[in-house]
Amino acid sequence: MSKVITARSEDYSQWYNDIVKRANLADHSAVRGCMVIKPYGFAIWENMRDQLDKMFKETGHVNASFPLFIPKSFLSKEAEHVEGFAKECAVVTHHRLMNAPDGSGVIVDPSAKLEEELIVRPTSETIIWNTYRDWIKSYRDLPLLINQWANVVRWEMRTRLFLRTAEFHWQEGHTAHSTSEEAVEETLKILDIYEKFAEEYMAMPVIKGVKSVNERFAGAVDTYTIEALMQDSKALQAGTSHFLGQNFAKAFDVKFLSENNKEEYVWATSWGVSTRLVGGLIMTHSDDQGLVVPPKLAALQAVIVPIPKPDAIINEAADKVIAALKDKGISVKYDTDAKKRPGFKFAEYEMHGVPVRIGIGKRDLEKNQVEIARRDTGEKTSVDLDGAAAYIEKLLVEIQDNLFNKAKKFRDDRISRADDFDTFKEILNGKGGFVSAHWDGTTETELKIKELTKATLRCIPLNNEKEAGKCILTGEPSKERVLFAKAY
RNA sequence: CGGGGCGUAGCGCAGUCCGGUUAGCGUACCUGCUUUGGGAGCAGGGGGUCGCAGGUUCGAAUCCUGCCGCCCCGACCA
Repeated sequence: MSKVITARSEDYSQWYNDIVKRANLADHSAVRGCMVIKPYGFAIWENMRDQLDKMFKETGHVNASFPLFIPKSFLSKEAEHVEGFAKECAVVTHHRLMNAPDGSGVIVDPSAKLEEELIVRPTSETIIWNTYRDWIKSYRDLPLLINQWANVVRWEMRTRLFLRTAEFHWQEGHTAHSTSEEAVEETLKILDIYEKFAEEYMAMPVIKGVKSVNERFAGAVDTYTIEALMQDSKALQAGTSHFLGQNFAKAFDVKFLSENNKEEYVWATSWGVSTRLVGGLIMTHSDDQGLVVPPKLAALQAVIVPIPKPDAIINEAADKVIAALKDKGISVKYDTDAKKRPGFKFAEYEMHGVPVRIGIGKRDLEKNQVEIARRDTGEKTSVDLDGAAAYIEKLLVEIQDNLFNKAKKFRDDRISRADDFDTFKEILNGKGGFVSAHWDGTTETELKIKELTKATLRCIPLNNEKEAGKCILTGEPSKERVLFAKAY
C-alpha cells in the first residue's frame, strides 16, 4: 500500500489529486483554475497529441493556427453560440499598463481602453468562420479540412486538474463542406477516430452516441460524443464531434458557388478532445499504488533497476537489454542512481505508471536471467537475459490488451437497464454507471430527471436497437432507450 | 455565486484560544560513514518577508481592521 496516496475507497477525489501530484503530472498554478502541466504529464499529452495528429493527417486534415483573441462582436453573431459561452469568457479590455501615481505599483492605463473588447477564445468557430468567408468562394475550395492545436479559456466556476481547468489544451477541427451529407459523414468519421484512439491507445472503452438537444454544443445541429466510465462509476464525456449545419456559414455569410453556378451556404463540422483525456486516462486505469499508463501512451515504457546498485557486471547486462529494446522501438531508462535503494525505486516507478520494470541483480545474473515486473498486475517473472527484449515486446501488447479488457469489463458490468423510476434511482445510488432507460424525448423530462437524481442524459447510443417502451418518469411513449449517468 | 476549510521552510503540519528567549516537528535537500533483492540507519548541516497592508503594544505568527489567494462540496461546463 502506498504511503502517500489516499486509497480510492477512502476518498476518490483525494486519490485522484494525489495521483496527479505524486506522479508529477501537474500542479496547481498561481492562477486560479489554471494548472502547470509538468514534464512527465506533458509527455503523456504529447504522445496523445502525436497519435491523434497522425490520425487526422491520415484522413486528409491539415493544421493551422488562428488567433487567441476573438472580437466581442464575432461571438455574438451566432445566437445560440454566444448564449452557451457568454457566462465563462475572459475579456481583454485594455492594452497598456502604467505606474500608479501613488507609487503603489502598476495599474491598467485607463487611456489604453480597447475600441472593442477581445475575448480570449473559449472555442474558435467564430474567428475561423469569419476567416473561411474569405477562403471559400467555389465548390472547388471544398472540403476544407483544418485542425488546430491550441489552448483555450473557459472561466469555469469550479475546476479540477485535467478534468476541468480554466485554461486547457486541445485540438479543434473545423471543416467546411458543400453538402449536408458530406459534413455529417465527416462528423461521424471523426467520432470513429476518437473511438479508435480512446480504445486502442488509451485502452479506455467508450460509447458512441448523439447528445440530446439540452446537451448539444451551442450552435450545433447535432452533437456526437464518446462517453467513458471512470472507476467511481461516473461518466466522462471524452470527446465531441459536432455537425453544425449551416449555422455558422449563415452567421458569417460564408457562401460558395456550386457546380451548377448556384450560390449556397457552406456546411460545417467542429470537433475536439482536450487535456481532459489525461484525467480520463488516470481514472480509467490507475490504482492505489499510483498511476497506470497503457504502454502505447507511456512516456517511458520500461525501466531498468540495478539491484542493489550499478556495477560493471550489471551495467553490461543492462546495456544488452537496452540495445535490444531500442532495436524494437521500446523506450527504456536505466536508473543508475546509486543513492536510492531498489525498494524506493520500485515504489517510485509504480507511482509513475511505467508499464514494465526490469530488475537486474547478481541473484538473477547467476542464472543469466533478469526479473520482469508488470505494472498492471504487479506480477513478476524471471526470463533469460537474451530473450528479455522479445518477452517485453510481447508483454507490452499484453498489458495494453489487459488494461482495455479490464476497463471494458468494469464498464460493461455497469450498464444497467431500468424500466421504472425506483429501479433507476436505486441503480444510480447503488453501483452507479450507465443506466439504459426509456425517455419521452423532452428536455423538460431530462431536466426533471437531473434534478431528482443528478444523473444527466449522456447520449443516445448510435447503434441503438429500436424498442417501444414508456418513459421512466412520465410514462409517455418512447421509441428507444437512452443512457443516463452521473457525470464529470 | 452559496456552504465549508486553509494560508508558518520544497511538501505535510504544530504553535494562534491565553502576545514574551534565537519560530518548532516530520519529510525532502546537502556532507560523511555504515548499508543496499520492496520506500535504510546514525551523525552533522543548509533552508523562513509566519499570505499582504495597516493598527494596538515595550514587544505580534499569536490581538484588531481591511484586503488577497488557494482548496473542497454544490449550481455551470470539454
